[in-house]
This record gives sequence, structure tokens and C-alpha cells, in this order.
Amino acid sequence: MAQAGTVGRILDSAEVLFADKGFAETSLRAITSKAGVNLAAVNYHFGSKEALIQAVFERFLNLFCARLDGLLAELERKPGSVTVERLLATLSQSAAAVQRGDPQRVAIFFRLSGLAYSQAQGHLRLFFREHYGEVFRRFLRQLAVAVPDVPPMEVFWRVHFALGATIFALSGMDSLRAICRSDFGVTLSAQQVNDRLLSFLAGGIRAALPAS
Amino acid sequence: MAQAGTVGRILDSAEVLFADKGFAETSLRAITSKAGVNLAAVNYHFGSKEALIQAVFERFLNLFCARLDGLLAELERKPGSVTVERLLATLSQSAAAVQRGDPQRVAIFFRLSGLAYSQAQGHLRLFFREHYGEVFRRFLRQLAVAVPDVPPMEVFWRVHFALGATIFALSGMDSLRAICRSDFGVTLSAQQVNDRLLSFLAGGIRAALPAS
DNA sequence: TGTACATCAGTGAACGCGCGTTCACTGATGTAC
DNA sequence: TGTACATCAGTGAACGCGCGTTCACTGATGTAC
Repeated sequence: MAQAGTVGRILDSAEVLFADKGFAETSLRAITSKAGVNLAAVNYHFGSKEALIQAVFERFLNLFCARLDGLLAELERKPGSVTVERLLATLSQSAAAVQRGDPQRVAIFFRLSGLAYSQAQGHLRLFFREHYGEVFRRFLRQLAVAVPDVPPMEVFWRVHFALGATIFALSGMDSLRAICRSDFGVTLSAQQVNDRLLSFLAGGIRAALPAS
Repeated sequence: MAQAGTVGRILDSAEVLFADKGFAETSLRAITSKAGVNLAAVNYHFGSKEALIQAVFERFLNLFCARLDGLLAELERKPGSVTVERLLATLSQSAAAVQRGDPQRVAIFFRLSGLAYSQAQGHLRLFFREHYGEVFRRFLRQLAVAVPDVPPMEVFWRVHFALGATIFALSGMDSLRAICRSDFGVTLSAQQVNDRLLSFLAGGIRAALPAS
């Protein structure tokens, strides 16, 4: 992450600053000075700030989706044994593929996802659906098989609820861990938070259906 | 919402525009021209843009917390009968108190909450904990009683997971309902989405504890 | 091997624009004597 | 009742600043003949 070329250094700096402050609040000047490159280099290599934001996401999502795709293919080869827990663990592992040496990058990934979701209703959401909708539907299909008592449409909703809980919890994980430490005197590791989250999600996905 | 004074008209316009585009992306010029007031009026009445953002939240949170406080006090008078479902319904009702005639305002409230959470790690989070931490802890206490099998620290985490699912789902509700309609041919009402969310949350809060 | 030209990463300085904020001012209403 | 002054909501125009973007330029490397 240090000796990369100009393009790589811009991406490295941009993802950290974006995750920290948000897209609008991070200027190209901040990014390029952190990266040690010329201000004009962003527009030279990426074309615009918006395109840079997209490129930052692309680097994360390509790693994540490639891993997820591979793991889902593996699971498809042994049907019947696929449980909710195993599918959730699959997502966990895919997110870990994003690390590239720096464990902090998983947190950055989730903070960026949270930002992308709440801001920028437009271009990023579209970009996501276009490039990664296929993997997502593949995951949904397997999950529907794992919980045969829950109709597909209910699975759809519950996955989105779960997505919200995940992004929200993991993007604010550091503050939550600090509060937990001061309120309960217990210091949880990231892994322990993750285990708790997965239990919660599995419980939600398998919950009793609402009376209709 | 039409014939209010300058201060009210500014707040009304600001909350809609902030919810739609985010804080940084909404200019005071956009707010004041929508409100039909002079640009300088924001700084005259509120002091700064940041103070305006805080005032927008204050108006929502005062309504929400007043209602929640009242309902929790009622529940405390009849202990023993307090269930997870009833506590979640209490939150639902409190959120509805925010409407003030316009049903859209609940969605605005949640979109703003989502924005506040992911952006602006600083002043808003602090403001929230300072002014509304007491009601929040009161709610946590009652919830811990309702699920005696789940230790308080686990309740803490699960409530934050639930908060994430809620803010995420409700702030993006319109898009999710559109996807649901196109993928499953079913049009759900806001109330139906809400019922599904509450089932999911109850399942998550009552889930089996992770193996430690 | 030498020369002319093309390509391309990167640069430094400037551009115009929209932003939040400020300031001197107006006009209406209230208060003191 | 009349006059002088204070208060306050609101205004119009301008301020300086930081922003994303552009542009003419440099210097190194590759290619053609």
C-alpha cells in the first residue's frame, strides 16, 4: 500500500478519507496531498471526483464479489447441507477477502457502504445493481432454500433488514465497542462482535412470520 | 405547515431537503428559496448551518422522546406483562408521534437518522447522547426485563443491531418497496413493511446466544 | 545508429463558481417620560 | 397625547474562501524510417 503507483496511492488515500469524513466533506486536495501526488492527477486518471468514488467501490466490490461467487459455487455443489449460519459465514469470509493485508480495510469497506447507502441515492445504487446484482440474487436463491418455511418475498425483506443491521453495526463498530467498554466494563474483539451480529441475524431470518 | 413563521418555514424546508440530498449537498440558498425567506434569515435565527441541522433534529426528537417517555412510564406501572413485541410496538407508536399531520414525516425522520448516523460522527452523536440518553437507557432497562435469558450486554448489542436494521430499512423503504413490487409483483403498504420488520427484530433479539 | 515524431504520466497555475457568513440597513412595534 | 429612543424581525448585497476542473506545458519512453 506504500510503494504503489499514482493511481493506487490515490485510491488508498481516498478510501480512508472518504470512510472517515464522507464523500462531499473530503476534497480532492485532501486526497492528493495525503497521497503525495499532484492535484490534477485525479482528473487525469479518473476523469472526475464522482468517477474516483466509483473506482474506490469497484476495488472493494470486485474482491468481495469474486470471493462470494467462489464460495457460493462451492456450496451449490453440496446442496442439502446449506444452513442460514453457513451462508452468513460465507458473507463474513467474503468480506474478509477485502483486507489485502490491512485488517482495518474491512471496517472501511462497511463504513463506505453505509455512506453509499444513505447518501447518493442515484449513481452508486445503480452501479451496484448493475455490476453485482447477479451474485446477490444467487445468494438470495440459496438462502431461500436454507429456510424453506419462509416464503421468498419474506426472505428478500429479511435480507435487507439484515443488511441494514450489518452495515450500521460494523460501520459504527468502534464507537459501539467503546460504549460497551465504558458501560459494561467488557472489551469485545471485532470477532466477538461479529459472532453476536451473526446470531442476531440468524434469529431474525428464522423468526416467526407476522400475522397477515 | 404553510402559514408558519419564518423559523417554522425554514425548518420545514430544511428537513425535506436534508432528507432528500444530505446535509453537505443541501445549500442554505436551496433551503431559503424553498421556504420563501431571505438567505440571511438562517444565520439570523439559527446562527449557522450546523445549528440549523441540530434544530431540525431537535424538533423530531422532542416529539419522539416525549411520546416514548410517556408510553414507557405507562408500561412501568404494570410490570410483568412487558414483552419484546410490546416494547417494539411502543417504539413504532413513538415514531408515529412525529407525523404532525403529514405521514411522510416518519420516513423523513428515519432518513435523517440514517444520514446523521453515517455522516457527522461528531456533533450530532454527542448531542443525541446528551439530550436523549436517559430515555434510551430507560428503554434498555425494560427490554432487559422482557428477555431475562439474554444478559444486559447482549441486549445492548442487539438493540444496536436492531436500530441499524430499522434506520436502514425505513430510510430506504420506498426503493425497497419498488423492488419488491417488480420482483414479486406484490405491493406492500408501509404498515406491512413495518410488521415484517418488527417480526425480524423480535426474532433477532430473542435469538440463541453465540457460543462463547 | 541517428533523427523526427508520437504517446503518455504527471505538473503548476489559474479558472469560475457556489458556498456560508457578514454587515449596514429598513421598517414596524413597544416603552419611557 | 406626543415625542424620542430601543428593540427586533427581516433584507439586499457583498465578502472571502475552498472547491472541482481545465489547460498549456514538461520530460521520459517508445516507434518509424
